Amino acid sequence: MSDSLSSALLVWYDQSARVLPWRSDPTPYHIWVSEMMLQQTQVDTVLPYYQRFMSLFPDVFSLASAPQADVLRAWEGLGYYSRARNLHRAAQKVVAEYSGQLPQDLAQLRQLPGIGRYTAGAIASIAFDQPEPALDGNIRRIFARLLNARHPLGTPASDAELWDAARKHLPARRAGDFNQALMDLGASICLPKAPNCPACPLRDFCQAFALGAQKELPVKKAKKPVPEYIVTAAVIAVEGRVLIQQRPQGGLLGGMWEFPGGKLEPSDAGLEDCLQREIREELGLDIQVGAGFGVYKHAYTHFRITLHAFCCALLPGETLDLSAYPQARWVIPPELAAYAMGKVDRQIANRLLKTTPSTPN
DNA sequence: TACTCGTGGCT
DNA sequence: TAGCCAAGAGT
Repeated sequence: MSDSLSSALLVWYDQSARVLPWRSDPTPYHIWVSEMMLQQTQVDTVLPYYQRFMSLFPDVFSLASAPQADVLRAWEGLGYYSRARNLHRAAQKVVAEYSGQLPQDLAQLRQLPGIGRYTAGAIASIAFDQPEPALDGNIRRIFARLLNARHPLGTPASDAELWDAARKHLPARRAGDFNQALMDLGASICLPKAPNCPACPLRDFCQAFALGAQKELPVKKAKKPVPEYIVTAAVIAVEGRVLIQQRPQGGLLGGMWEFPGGKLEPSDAGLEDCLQREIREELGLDIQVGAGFGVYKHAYTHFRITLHAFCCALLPGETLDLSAYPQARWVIPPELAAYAMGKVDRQIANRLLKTTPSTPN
C-alpha cells in the first residue's frame, strides 16, 4: 500500500527521473548488466561502458559464449573485475539452466554469481515489477536521515532497521520506480556531504531535517589507515617482444594481464634486487635490470602503491619455457591492446607503444 | 565480523 | 592535496 512518503517521491520521480539507456529499454538483461556495472560505481562512469558492452554482447547468449578475455577487456577501467567474471559465469548458468531467461524468483536470482541481496532486489523490482526493496548506499543514507537512525552503517542493527524501513515504505505498485527514485534522490539531492534539503520532496518526512542533523547522518564506522607499498615491474624485451603474464583468478585484478614484478620486501637490497628476486620466483628467469621505465603512483581501496618499472633483459642463456608457465606470453607492443590490464599496467603498455625500451648494457 | 576488491571525480 | 565517496558481493 502506498503511503504519503512513496506518493510524494513518485510524483518527484515522474518529473525528475534521469534518462538512462537501461531505463529506456528495461529488459531483464539490460537491468541486470546495468546493476552489475553500477555496484560501487557512479552512473556517469558506467554510461560509456554500458553502451559499448551492449554493442559487444547484445544478449545473454552472446555474453555466455564470449571468451572471458573479451569480457574482461570490455570491463577494463571499471574496476572490481570479479563483477565481470561473475556476470560472465552467471550468463553461462542462465543459458544452461534457464534457457537464457533470467529467473524472476528472488532466491533463484541470488544463486547467480555476483547477485547479492541488493542486486536481486533491484532486478526483481525494476525488471520484473515485484514489490522488493533494494538497499544500496544511497537508500541507506536516505533512510538513515529519514529515521534519524544512529546505528553505524554496515552493522547488523543498521541493516535490519534500514531494510525494514525500505520494505515498509515500498508501494504496492511501481516498486522499481520507488527504488530508482530513491537512488536518483540520493545522487542529486540527499547528497552525503551537502544535502540540498530545501529541494527535497521528502523534507516533511525527514527526522534529520527536523532536527537539523542531516549532515551528521549516516553514522559510519571508523576506517583503518591504508598502507603504502613500493612495487617493481619488469619490461623484459627480447627481439621486439615483451613479457606479460596473467594474474590468477580470484584475487586483485584477477584474470587481468600485467608486467611481472612484485612488492619490495624488507630483505631486498633495493629495487633491482627486488625485481630480480620476483622474476626468479615467478618465472624462473635471471634478468639484468636496466634503465627506469616510469614511476607510477596508484591508490587502490585498501592500500596505495608506488610502482617502479624498469627496462630489463634476459641474462645470456636464459629462455622461458612457455609450457611450464602458461600464464606468460611474449607479445609485440601493438598486441598489448587486446589484453585486459589494470590502470598502472595499461599506462606502462601505452608508454611502450610510444617508446621502445632501452636495452641494458 | 572484518576484510578484500578498482577507479574516477570531487572537495 | 589527500582523503572521501560511489546503484555491493564474496569469503
